[in-house]
Amino acid sequence: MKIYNTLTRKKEEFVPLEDGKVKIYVCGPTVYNYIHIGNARPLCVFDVLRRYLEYRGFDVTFVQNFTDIDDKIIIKANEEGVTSKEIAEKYIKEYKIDVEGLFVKEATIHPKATENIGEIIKFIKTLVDKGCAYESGGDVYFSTKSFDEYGKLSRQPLDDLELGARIDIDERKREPMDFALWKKAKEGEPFWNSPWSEGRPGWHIECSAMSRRYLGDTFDIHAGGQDLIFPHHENEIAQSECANGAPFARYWMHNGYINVDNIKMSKSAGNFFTVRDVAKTYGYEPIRYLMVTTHYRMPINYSIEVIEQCKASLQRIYTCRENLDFLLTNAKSKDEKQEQELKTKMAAHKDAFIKAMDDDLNTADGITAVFELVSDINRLINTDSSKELITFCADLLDELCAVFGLLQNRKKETVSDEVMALVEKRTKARQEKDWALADKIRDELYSMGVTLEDTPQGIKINQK
RNA sequence: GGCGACAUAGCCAAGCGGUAAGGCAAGGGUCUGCAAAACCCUUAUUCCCCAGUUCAAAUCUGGGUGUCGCCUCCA
Repeated sequence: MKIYNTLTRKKEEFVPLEDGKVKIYVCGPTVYNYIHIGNARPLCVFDVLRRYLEYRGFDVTFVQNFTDIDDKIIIKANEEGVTSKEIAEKYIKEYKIDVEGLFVKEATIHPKATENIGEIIKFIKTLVDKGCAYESGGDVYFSTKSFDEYGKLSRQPLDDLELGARIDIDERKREPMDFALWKKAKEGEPFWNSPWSEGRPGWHIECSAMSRRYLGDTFDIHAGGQDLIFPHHENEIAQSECANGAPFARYWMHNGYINVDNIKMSKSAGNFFTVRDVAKTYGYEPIRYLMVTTHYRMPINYSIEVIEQCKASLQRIYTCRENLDFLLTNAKSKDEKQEQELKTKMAAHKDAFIKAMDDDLNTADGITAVFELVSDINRLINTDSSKELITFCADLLDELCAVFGLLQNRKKETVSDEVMALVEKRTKARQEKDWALADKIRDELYSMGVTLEDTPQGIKINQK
């Protein structure tokens, strides 16, 4: 498999540190609000990465943190007159609802910053001892000048950064580009004891400390949004490589943004759609589909039209899958010889799928393979097919869709007696060629959310 | 000022030197009592523009144009 590595700006063959095992760290949310669909992109994309690696037989350890102490959380807590902890807990809960709706697998480990304060302090101590960080008025700052390779991920030369910097001149810092590892608490802010002051950790240090704790000094993949490249990921590299004296993440993957009217979606710009709201109208799955339909490094321009298209596209896959189930109930049980040929044809789509996904997770081509499989199924499968062939197709479709986390919402509802009675009444009317009555019953069922299809194999009942 | 991304049909979107995938939408047809679903056919002589390299360019090179992003919290 090839992965585009932001560190080298090239597609590289992915070789894990330890054979058959992959260690991944993805920056998680700061929990002070509902997530928007821009936040959902890395969640979905790197969940697909994880599922694909697992599909290819890797044992994946997936760590994603919660930033549950931060200026924004404190501000929100003050606004609402509750504690930071209450805000964090509330939005972790809401986050989990959305993530579950999106069928994102739960992380192997989901550490919280506030549960790793000791680890973080230990980490900062090491940096201070090594001369990479300094205390100043109760705060602790990382000295960017102490790390020669600072800027290697974002390819930003330090001097040029300072030239155009819009950062505040802070007298507590030696250099403008230095960043806080530990912040002394102001009046009324939550704090933990440390050798420097009563305070709280800075944002960047959390990820360095937690990734080391759960994945070690060096691990395979570190992922997140492109906006984290600088300064967040750059700072993580500086902290971790200074403290550990070992390379940090080996592959860096960054997803593109989701835009609205071509402008980046963000909470500060106010042009965002929450996952919750979009899901309310369209369901969660079209959001997930949207992420998969475009290559993860490309920008996506979100609009109502686009999400509606996603929903319609998804329906094609669902219909195919439901038709397979329906056909199964009418299938012949014997296997035809020519079916082996069909199976080979179907399986070729799996090869195309793997080829696409191996190429830096080309999900757009991957989903094309799924659609081509759907087309072949629609064309070749009918009531003369054997149970075995139909099952083979259904399993293959399920298998590929599962990597995307799609086709996970298939309902197995039973048809109510009321509906059944109406269907039977309509069948009788049709036998008597009383089309007016038959259509009236069909309309009635439609208003109940039930659509009927008269197929050569019998009546297919679809319930909404 | 520094660094970077993107531009392909009505919409979305692949393509990475060999003559434009796939999905949505639209139109026509087959099937159907009518539908639905499905299938078949149609919809970019051309990939922002201009040069260049090549037998061959959407793809490579150079130069433009437009849009966006990072350098401040941000996925």
